[in-house]
Amino acid sequence: MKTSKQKKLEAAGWKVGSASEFLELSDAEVMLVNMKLALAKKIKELRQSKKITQNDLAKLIGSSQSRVAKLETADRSVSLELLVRSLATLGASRAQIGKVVGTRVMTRKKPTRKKRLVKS
Amino acid sequence: MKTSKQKKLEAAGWKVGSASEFLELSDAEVMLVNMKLALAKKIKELRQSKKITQNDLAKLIGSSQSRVAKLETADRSVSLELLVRSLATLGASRAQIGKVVGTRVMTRKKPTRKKRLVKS
DNA sequence: AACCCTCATGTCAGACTTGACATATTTCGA
DNA sequence: TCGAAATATGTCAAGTCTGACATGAGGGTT
Repeated sequence: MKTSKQKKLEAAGWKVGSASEFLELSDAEVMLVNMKLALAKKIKELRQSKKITQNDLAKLIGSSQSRVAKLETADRSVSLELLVRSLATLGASRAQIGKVVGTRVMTRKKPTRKKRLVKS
Repeated sequence: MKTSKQKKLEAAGWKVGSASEFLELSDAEVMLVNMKLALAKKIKELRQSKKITQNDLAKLIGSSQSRVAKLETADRSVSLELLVRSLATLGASRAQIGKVVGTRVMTRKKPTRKKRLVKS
C-alpha cells in the first residue's frame, strides 16, 4: 500500500520513486510543493494589496494573465524560479522572500477529522 | 552607455531589456542571480561538511557529477528549483533554505569587528 | 438579458533545463 | 614528479516550462 504522502504527490502529478532513496526524495518534493504554495499565496497577497489585476501583474513581469493565474494557484507548470522572480518584481526583498520560503504555513482551516475511506 | 549593472547581467548571460521596466526587472534578475550564488555556496558547504564527493551527491539527487559541479558554481544552466531540491535532499530544512535565500552574502573580506558564533 | 471585468483552465510551439557522456583541469598524496 | 581522484567545462537529445491564445466560469452593472 502506498503511503498517503506518496499518493498526495502523485495526485499533484509528481514523479515518485524514480531515484535512489524514496524517503529523502519524497521529503524534498513535499517541501518544494509546500514552498511553491507559500510563494503563490504571497504573490496573490502582494498583488491584491497593490490593487492591481492579474493582467497588470502579467505586464509587469512580461507575461500573460493566464500564466499569472497559474502562478497564484501554484499550477504544476510553474517553476520555483518564476514564482520568485515574480515576487521580486512585485517589490519583495530577499529577506521577505526568504521568510516565505522558510516559514511553514498552516493550511488546515477546520478541526482535524478522520479521513474517509476511499473506494479503490 | 550601459550601466555596470546591466553589463554584469549580460556578462552572466542574462537577457536584459526585453520587458517593460528596466530597473524593476534588472533588480529582480540581480536578486535571483545572487540568490543562486548563495544557494550554490550552501550546497558546496553542506556536501563538504558531510565529506562526500560530487559524485556521491549526484547519486543522492539522481543526477550526474557534471551537473553537481554546475550546481555548485551556479552555472547559467541550473534552475533555482534544482538548487533548492538539492539542498533539501542534503537535509536542509525549509527554515535553513529560507535563511540562505533571505540573507545577503558579503563578497568582500574585511576585518570583522565582532566575530559571532555560527551555528554548526 | 447583454455587456464587461476578473480570474481559471487547456493547449501548443518555441525556449529553456536536465542527465548523461566526453573531456579537461585541478588537487593532493606517495 | 607522477598518477589518480575530484572537480570543471562542453555538448546534446529528451524532457520541462513559458508566453500567448482561446475559452469558460463567476460577479457586477446597465
